[in-house]
Order: sequence, then structure tokens, then C-alpha cells
Amino acid sequence: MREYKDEIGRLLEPLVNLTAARIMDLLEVPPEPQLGDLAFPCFSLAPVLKKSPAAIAEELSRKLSGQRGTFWEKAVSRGPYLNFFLDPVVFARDTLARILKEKTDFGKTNIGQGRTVVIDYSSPNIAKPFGIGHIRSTVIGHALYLLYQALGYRCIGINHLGDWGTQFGKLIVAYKRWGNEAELLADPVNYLFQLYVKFHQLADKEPELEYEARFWFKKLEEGDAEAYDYWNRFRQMSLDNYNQIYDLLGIKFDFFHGESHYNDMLEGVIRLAREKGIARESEGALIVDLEPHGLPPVMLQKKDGATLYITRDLAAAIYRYETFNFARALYVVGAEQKLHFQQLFKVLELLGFEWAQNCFHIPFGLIRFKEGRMSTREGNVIFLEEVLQRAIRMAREIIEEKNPGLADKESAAIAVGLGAVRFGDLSNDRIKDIEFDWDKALDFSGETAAYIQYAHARICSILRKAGGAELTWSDDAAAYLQQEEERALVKILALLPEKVLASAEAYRPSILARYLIDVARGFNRFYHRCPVLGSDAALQQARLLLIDATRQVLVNGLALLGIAAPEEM
RNA sequence: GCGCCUGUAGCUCAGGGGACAGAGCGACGGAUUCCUAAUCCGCAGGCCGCAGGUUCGAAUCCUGCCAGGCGCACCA
Repeated sequence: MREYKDEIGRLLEPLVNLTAARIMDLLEVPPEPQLGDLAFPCFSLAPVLKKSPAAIAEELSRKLSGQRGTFWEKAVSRGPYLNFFLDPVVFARDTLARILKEKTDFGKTNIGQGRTVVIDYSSPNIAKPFGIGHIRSTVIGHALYLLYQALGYRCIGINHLGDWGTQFGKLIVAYKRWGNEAELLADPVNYLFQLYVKFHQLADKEPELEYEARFWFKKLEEGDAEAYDYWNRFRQMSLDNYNQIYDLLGIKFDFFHGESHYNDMLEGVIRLAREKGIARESEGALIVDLEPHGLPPVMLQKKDGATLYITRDLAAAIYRYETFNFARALYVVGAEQKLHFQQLFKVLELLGFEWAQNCFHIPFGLIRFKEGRMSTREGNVIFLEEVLQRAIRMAREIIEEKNPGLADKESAAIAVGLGAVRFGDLSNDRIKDIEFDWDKALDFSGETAAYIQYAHARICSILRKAGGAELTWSDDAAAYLQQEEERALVKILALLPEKVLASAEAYRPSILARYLIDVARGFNRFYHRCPVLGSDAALQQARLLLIDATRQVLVNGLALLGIAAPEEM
């Protein structure tokens, strides 16, 4: 669409007193296709020319009457707008040729030019089960990783495991008191979770448990061998479990640098804060006063000498910059931690790190129950593993019912089941809270991944039936695509690159997800109106090229969301 | 108490200055001798939380209020 706007910008520049760039900026897409393809609103010219916007539009259309450009065939005034109609044949030829030539590269650009983006995502807390609450960071972060890669950035995915902190003291206490080796080995993560819940139930009545837990965490920080052995075992058991889920989801990280990774850098952070004169003692603890910046104070060190979450985050940020020299660092972490990141970035700035301005918190809303918030402590969680398995099982049942003859039901079920769960998290604006509902999580109709995948599978089916021979592009084909549904579909397909860009820049995978729904809808309308196979040879060829391009757009788009596109389902 | 986020159709949500506010689900009515009906078409359903303001123009920006959610030094 850029080339078209560019042409119109240059066309109008001498006629109105605006730069081509400004005109391109003003151009918008009319709400109805009958109105045209691109509209130039004349409102802003009215006060300058002392004429009504409608009169200006009218005058411009008179000046352009009888003219046509490379891409547009006519310009018509309509109220205060000057509406351009693109030449549908030229447009279809350009768009389809480009998609079919670029193939999997369609939608990608190189505006990143190899610069580095560090993305911190997933980051579950070790020794707790992987709950449904963690899927958002995992899935959104992974989509951003793929999107930035598509823009030519070098992405570094870091899983900032919550593998340090008082919860390990709690687990050690719980295991020493009530633990059973056989039960632990049988189902490690679940068992550790039960111990964690039990600890909190009893800690309400026996406050000395909390005291003991802090004691054991202190020992762990001091390098006590027994504490370390427990920690290391619990950590490894959890990681083994998480890796199964990541494998199933096809998610990879470049580094599993958890909080523990930064232990020997904490002293340096504290020393630096003292040197810079931003840290001071308060009630026995070491704090950074952020009041001049309108933020609550940050604590770097407790009065018992132990460090906190933010101390480790400071060390991690500095380490990441020194190691990767990032152009941007993204933290895909829940919105409830907004203040934490404001404080983190401010302290980095006060420490003199200019790159602090390139650090961004990418927040997302909570997943809640109707009854209220999920809480690991209260054992009130839904395991992601269970959600994924149920989704796959349900997809399998539907396939059994709809397409009993399908050869590979299992891989289709996995693609559809996992796609549904992922899409549920990606399709809505990430900032909104999600109320967890089994029916919604397992829904395969309407605006879901299955809708998109189904359109893709249908296209593949038609292409198979057409003989599967390599389609050859012909510039003449575009002239045969005259139906309204065909032209509408072409217009949608052309949008992929700008949607990918917008999605990445706004850190909102939902923009791409919504767009793919539009593509699938455009295809379905075409499908019902325009038979592909059995139409006359030239038309069939043109339609095969159109659906092949559609297939490519769906595949490319779904890939950027981490969703599989099965050829049959 | 202070701060941040959210409020659009019965429900879940798009749209985030510009042409009559859009989908999905649910309800109702249709479409298959033909490429997968996980589809498509139609119909019904709206003081865009409330009140002011800015603007030629506000669901969209600003202010106040209301409702819900989330935060605010020894958890992460």
C-alpha cells in the first residue's frame, strides 16, 4: 500500500500546499469499498484556502478528471473527501506476483538491520507448577520474538526463571518436615506444589515456619552445601517439567538465565549504587529514594543483608546490556508489576546508564477466575499442561466427528488444540484481564485459530485436487479476477507486511491475529461465491493463484504467532 | 489515602480524532446433486459508564465523577 500512497502523495503535492509525506500521512482507507480505495480528507485545507472541504475535494477531482496513474484509475470527490480508485487489475497483479515470488518472506522486512532485541519472557517460578497464568508471558513473548525476527532484528530470548528467593527456604523446610522421597520422584512438580501449599496453610498458625524458611534461604545465599543440594534438585526437576511444555509448544529460549544466575553480580550493583551516591541506609536497609521522581523508594538490601527481586533485576539488566549490547530490551511481564519496572528503569537511569531508555515493560492483564484471582499459595491454579491436553483431546474428538477419514488425526489435533489456546491469548488486546473459562479456552468456532486453520486446510485441499503441479505465475491472470469477493480478498492479502510491522511496533500480536481472521473471512466469502475447480481454464488458473497467495499469507501470519497450519483437519 | 489499567450489543471483544459504531458467541430464519457446513447468507440486538470541555468534527483527546481490576520498603 506504501507505493500507492507514495504515488498519490507526489500527485497531490503540487496541487495542495502540503508535502508528499504529509499527504501520505493524511490518506486513509474509506469505510466502504464502493467509496474507493484511498481517501484524501480535505478538512485541514479548509481554513487555509477559505473554502469548504467539499468544495476543495470537488475542485481537486475536476483537476484530475480524465487522468490516471500507474496504480489508480480515477479520483472522485465525495463530500469532503477525494477518493482514489485503484486499478484492480494492476493492484491484483502486483500483489499476487509479489506474494508468490516472496513466498515465506512475504511480510518480512529488514528495518531491524541486525540490531539486537532482548526479550525476557515466560519466566516461571521454579518449584511451582506451570500454571495457566504463565501462558500469557510465554505466548506473547514468543510471538514478539518471532515478529521482531521478521523485521530483521537479532532476537535474544531469555527465560528469567524465578529460581531464587524465599520460596526455596519454604520448600526446604516443608520437604525436611513432611517430605517423602518416593512421592517426590513420582511426580516432582506436583509434589513440590503440594508441599508449598501445605507450608502456607500451616504457616498461618505456626509463624515460626516463616522464620525457619528465611533462615534456610539465608543459608542458601551463603552457599550452604545442604541448602544448595535441595535447591539444585528442585530446580532441575522443575526445569525438566517446563521443558516438556516448551517442547510441546515449540518454544525455544536462547538462555535460561534465572535469577540465580546473577548472584555474584549483586555486590557489584550495590557498590555501584553507593558510589553513585543514590543509595542510603534507612531503618537498617539499603534503599534508593525515588521520591524526587514521583516514585516510591526501592530497597536494594534488606536489613539482614539479603537482596531483593529488584537488585537481581538491576544486575540482570546490566549483564544483558554488557553481553548483548541491545538496541531494545523487552520485559513481557504482567501489568501488576508496572511500578516495579518504572522503578527498575529509573534506578538504571540514575546509575548513569543511558540505555535505560531502551528498556520497555510489555504488560499484560491477569488471568482470573470468576470467583477471583488465582493464587499458587492457596493451590488455586489451573495447570497449563492440563489445559493443553484437554484442548488437544477435544480437537481430536471434533476431528473424529467431522473428518473421520483423516490419515494423521493426531498431529492435526495437536495443531488445532494448541492453536486454540495460543490464539485465545493472542487475539485480544494484551492489557485486558482474561476470565478463565473452560468453554472459551476450548472453543473452536468463530474467531479462533481453528477458523484460520480451516481456511488454510481447505485451500490445501483444493490445491491438491488441482493436481498439485507447480503453479506458474502469469501477468494475465489478474485480469480474470473480477468478482467483488476476489478483489476484496486481494486487498486484504496486500496488508500483511504493514500488519506485521504495526503488530511488532505496538508490541501487540493481537493486531496480526485479528488480521488473519479477516484474511480467513475474506477467503471463506470467496470460497462460497467463486468455484475454483471446474471453472474455465484461465479463470481456474487465476483463482488457483489467488488461493495459493492466500495460503501463503495464512501460513506466514500463523507462523509469526507460533501457530501451526495443518494441511488437513 | 495515592498511583496505574479497564468500562462499546444479552455475553466475549474489535475500532483509539474523520464518511451511517463493527465482529464472534448466543437467539431466530435460510444455504450443501458441486472444491471439507470447524463454512456462508439474512434478521434481531447500542444514551460507546456518567457529566463537562477542546475541535469544523469525539466511542477515540482533556478534566471531574462512578464502577471493576491491579499496585504502593524488608515477597517475586
